Amino acid sequence: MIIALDTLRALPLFSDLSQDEGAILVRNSRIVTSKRGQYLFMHGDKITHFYVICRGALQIFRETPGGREVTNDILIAGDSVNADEVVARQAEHAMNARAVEDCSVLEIPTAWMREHLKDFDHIAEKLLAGIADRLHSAQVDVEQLTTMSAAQMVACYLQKLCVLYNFDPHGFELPYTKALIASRLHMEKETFSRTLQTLRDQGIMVTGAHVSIKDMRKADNLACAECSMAEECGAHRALHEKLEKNVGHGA
Amino acid sequence: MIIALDTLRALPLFSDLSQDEGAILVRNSRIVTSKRGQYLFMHGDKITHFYVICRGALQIFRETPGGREVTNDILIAGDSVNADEVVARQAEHAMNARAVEDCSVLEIPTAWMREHLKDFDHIAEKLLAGIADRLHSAQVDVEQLTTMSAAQMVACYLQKLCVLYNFDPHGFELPYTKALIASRLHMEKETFSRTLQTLRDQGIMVTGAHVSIKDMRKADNLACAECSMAEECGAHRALHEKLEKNVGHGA
DNA sequence: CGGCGTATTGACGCACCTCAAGGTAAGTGG
DNA sequence: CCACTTACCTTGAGGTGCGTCAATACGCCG
Repeated sequence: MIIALDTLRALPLFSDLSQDEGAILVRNSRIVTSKRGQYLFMHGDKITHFYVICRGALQIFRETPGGREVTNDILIAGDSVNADEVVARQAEHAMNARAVEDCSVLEIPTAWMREHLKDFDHIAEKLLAGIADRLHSAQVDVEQLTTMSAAQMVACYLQKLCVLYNFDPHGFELPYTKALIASRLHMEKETFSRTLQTLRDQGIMVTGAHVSIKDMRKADNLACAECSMAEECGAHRALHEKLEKNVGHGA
Repeated sequence: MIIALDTLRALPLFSDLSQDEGAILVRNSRIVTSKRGQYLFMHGDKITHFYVICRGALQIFRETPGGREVTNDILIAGDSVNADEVVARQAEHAMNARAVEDCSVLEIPTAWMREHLKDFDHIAEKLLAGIADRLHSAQVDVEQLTTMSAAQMVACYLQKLCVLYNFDPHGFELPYTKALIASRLHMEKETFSRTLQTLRDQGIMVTGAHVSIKDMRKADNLACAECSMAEECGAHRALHEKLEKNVGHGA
């Protein structure tokens, strides 16, 4: 598939590409599509390309010997998929990447990336900041796993969704199946389901895929009570900023 | 404190520094020492320097609102401390760094690092590979937390220690207090203590700080049973390679 | 209608946390 | 050299949050 320069520029990673740089990149990359359920790559595959999601969502996960799926992350349009593998010079993918929904993915040969990263100074910086960011997220994940209850993690995640997708906390639809979200939160779907019920008392109503958070303050207290990374994880703060802006507009 | 060029070169990060580069770096860095228990920096402090440990060990941790310490990692000589914060251009430290034992730490102003990273091509690469590596470790942590029992995590950690410190699995001393190790494994010290008892049946004997792993195969099966990252986490494989080499020498 | 993917609900057990009380070892001062 | 302190570790009893297994319900499409 031929790539338009605009398609590239729409990706945060490449947003400030010059005309010339863009032309070079267009020549060295292409767009692939994956149907829902299809694998972009699997654990153990040779690493041949660097990927950036243009449309859709990818589940990044591993499979334990016991057959259990451990979801590492759910990546969406604009996210780079395996930047870490490119800079770490790994030979094989450590994870599986499966399309949660139909996807378009930009693919760039890793060899080319490694060769030319230094020519695109600003790109390299963004890529690295992205990796550092993901490291940070992983650390947050660990902390939350060890200190927060299922209810707190769910509340926290729902708020994060609002920020990520620019949802209105007072009413929005879950963007993935509950099973996937549960997996992303490292809990069983039964636990997730039960947790949603208990959250009703806290003003977080979930019926089907529809979520509405009645009392932001209550939800916040719940989510933040044990979350030392409230500031950096940023979900709550970002959400509040957004809400305050809305109030401002409304008044 | 004045730094010898050799001191720099002893650090993996700077091992292939040229004479000139070394001289430049010496002029722009210094060595600080921290006594056991002292903080190198705390959560919320302004980020002023990039640090590399020359001697000793640092506990990297956060404190939850509830007062619980969550240990992110224990870094030792040769490790860079906050490479991610340098490339992510954060303003404040997200973690606490406290000396587990008396430490010597190389400190380089972040401004200088950011300015000159691109002049030291190979250094930048190592730094980034280090970050990618740590991302990987964090992901392993998450996976192990969600899939492995306390016994498995402890067994796995003991093996990792052998690789990291080049210990002989058949007999070595724990390099940190049990409380610290428990914290690193995200479990309570009581749980850790009890787990060590149960591991005796599996041929992993721990009395005081002394560890001896009688039956490597048994320990392995235990640790790897649910560890999908056996290859990459590398503890077991690296350990086996080491043991096989020893056997080879012995014969 | 039947079948499939997805979600809910119930009953049950266990691994780990929590609180509380020793116990051991090393260091300090008389 | 012994009493005392302090830091570190172990052991016990009890509670619980979440995983597990199994059955049922819901929504969607052919």
